[in-house]
Amino acid sequence: MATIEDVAKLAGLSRTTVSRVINNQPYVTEEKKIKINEAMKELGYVPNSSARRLRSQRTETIAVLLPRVTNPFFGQLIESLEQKASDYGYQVIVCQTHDKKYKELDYLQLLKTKQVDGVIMASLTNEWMDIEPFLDSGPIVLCNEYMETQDVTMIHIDHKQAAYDAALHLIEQGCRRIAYASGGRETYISKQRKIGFCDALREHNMWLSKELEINEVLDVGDGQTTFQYLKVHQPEVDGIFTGSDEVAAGIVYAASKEGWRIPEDLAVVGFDNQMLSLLMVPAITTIEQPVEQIASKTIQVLVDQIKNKLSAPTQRFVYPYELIKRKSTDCNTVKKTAR
Amino acid sequence: MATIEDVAKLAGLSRTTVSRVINNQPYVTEEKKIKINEAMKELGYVPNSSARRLRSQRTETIAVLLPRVTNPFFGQLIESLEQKASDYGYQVIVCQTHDKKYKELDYLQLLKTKQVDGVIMASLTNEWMDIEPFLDSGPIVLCNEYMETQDVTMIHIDHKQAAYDAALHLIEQGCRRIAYASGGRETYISKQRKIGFCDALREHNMWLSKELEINEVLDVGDGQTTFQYLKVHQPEVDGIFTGSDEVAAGIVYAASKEGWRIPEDLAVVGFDNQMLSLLMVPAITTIEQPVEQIASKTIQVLVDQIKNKLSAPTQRFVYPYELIKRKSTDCNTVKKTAR
DNA sequence: TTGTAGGCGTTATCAG
DNA sequence: CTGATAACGCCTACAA
Repeated sequence: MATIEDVAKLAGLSRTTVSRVINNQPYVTEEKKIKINEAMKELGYVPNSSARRLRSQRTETIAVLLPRVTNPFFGQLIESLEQKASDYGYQVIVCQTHDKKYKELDYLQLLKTKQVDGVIMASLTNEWMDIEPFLDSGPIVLCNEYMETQDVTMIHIDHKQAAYDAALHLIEQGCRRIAYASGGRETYISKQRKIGFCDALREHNMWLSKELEINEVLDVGDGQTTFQYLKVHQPEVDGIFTGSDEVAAGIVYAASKEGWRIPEDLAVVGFDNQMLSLLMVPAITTIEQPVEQIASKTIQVLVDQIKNKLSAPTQRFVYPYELIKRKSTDCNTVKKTAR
Repeated sequence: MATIEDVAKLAGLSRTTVSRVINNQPYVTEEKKIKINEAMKELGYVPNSSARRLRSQRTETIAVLLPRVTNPFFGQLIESLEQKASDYGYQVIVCQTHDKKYKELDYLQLLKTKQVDGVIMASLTNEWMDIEPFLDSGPIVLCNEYMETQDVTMIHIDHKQAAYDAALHLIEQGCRRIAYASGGRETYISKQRKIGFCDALREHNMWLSKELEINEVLDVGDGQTTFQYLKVHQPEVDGIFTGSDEVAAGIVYAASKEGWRIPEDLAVVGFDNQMLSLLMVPAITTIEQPVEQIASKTIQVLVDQIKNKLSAPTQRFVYPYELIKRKSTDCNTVKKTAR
């Protein structure tokens, strides 16, 4: 492995000058610059990044914490984050927490040990008081997740209002016994959704009964299980709001298999507007998040915080979402005809 | 930021001794060990990873090159890779090439600049002669992709045979004009699939006509477009093999919308056995790859190569796949009744 | 069992 | 414009 020293020797110049050329600094004769470039090429020299990191105290790397990449929403998110980061010259380390508190904290160590310049948290299962200390080691930005605190910049949509809209839509479609299936994590975001959902119900003299609230529902399989539960224990259910399109798809799949009609017998709303929600038969009503914009802003903010070490004022960026109405809630027909 | 020096001072000992404690090395009195641990805690000391990297010449990081995370197959792959790598104490950097040769080469620089200890290529669009030089900088393993060369370890299924099986299945179902939709990249793997596909046809006195071969078909949208093309220009088509479940789903979606019956009017085969293929109506016949096993072996091999710097003999690991037959090719009924 | 000292490859400072 | 020289923080012979 050729080092800067080797290049210097070969070019008959000093390390300093070589370094200047590498970093495009001024004050180097064109002539010597050429000589150095030749030497570098001849030796196949590439600067050693570990040494650079040590010297410059920067890693040009960002950690992205998220539950799992296989959830298409996070897949989309990391695709955009990586791309945007790459544009800024940053690399991205994937950190799957699988909703485990200890994994989340383990990965935050990357910040402490200076393996990354900043962290994006799209997974947030710990209490804020356990996260906060890490702010001393470098910038953290919340993406999609959010909370009450003012200590950190957050980029997200208004999940409470989104859930409210979805619930309202189900009510307007004639649903009267609406179930609520949420992801497992007791995060702020899922609490917000539940509040919005319940608000809409309350305004129409309804409420979410314990039996219609199902937790820890994360993927297609869980959706199928959820339907089986409802079918057996809550056959009167006529609508359901879910935390993700995968869950919604699982429900639609299982329900159809059992001869229930969607939406006549059961109206279903998903979340995230994944391709899947469009492809299902019937297509699933869902909430669209502007993933790319969110990702873009997240990187922009984080990179900015990394560069301007002065703790900039934290901000909150709330992006608009859209309720996309599809067949799975299109109840023009009479609800609940003989099943 | 506290350094090892600070800890040493506070504990009244030398850097060496502190280093020994950090790295769990023997020859330290229990008493001093305790003292040092206390000092570390008091200072909130964590070893600086850049310095460690420089000193040890290891980064404990692996780069994974793949086309895009949003393709669910690669999503699954990276989920498993990251998890497995994490078990071995390695981090994973995501590198999306978007099938661009230059991006692939850019990311390979990570190996040269010692930012990673090894590279997993699940994307391979460059010629091997352009990749090979990078082997001097560190180990590379091909995952899912493969070629003729013997210079590198490869982990994959037999794509040629898989495509053969799929084609044969379509033929057995009575298809006589079978289209072939492949991903865009002119990779070895897609060439293999095409060979297998054509072999099956030839053995039954058929062949792939230019008009039935569609390239650059990558996602659901492309699948829809493909169907539109076939409908207009090749209405006699009665079966299609696709390179991915997303494409297959797009075709099924578009075809159903246009009133074509699947599989009676058009039998469809996907690839990868993503959840999507099961959820579609009708469910899509597909090829299942043992992603987790592939990922697991890939990490194992790469880590092994990283540790045993001696160039171990390269190997080829071929895993079994499975043709999963579903409704989209279940042509027991007469083919091509009035459309 | 503990400490000393040198160097991993770069870059920043300062003097020429 | 160019070049010594000193860090960055850690590990590891080697010596004690």
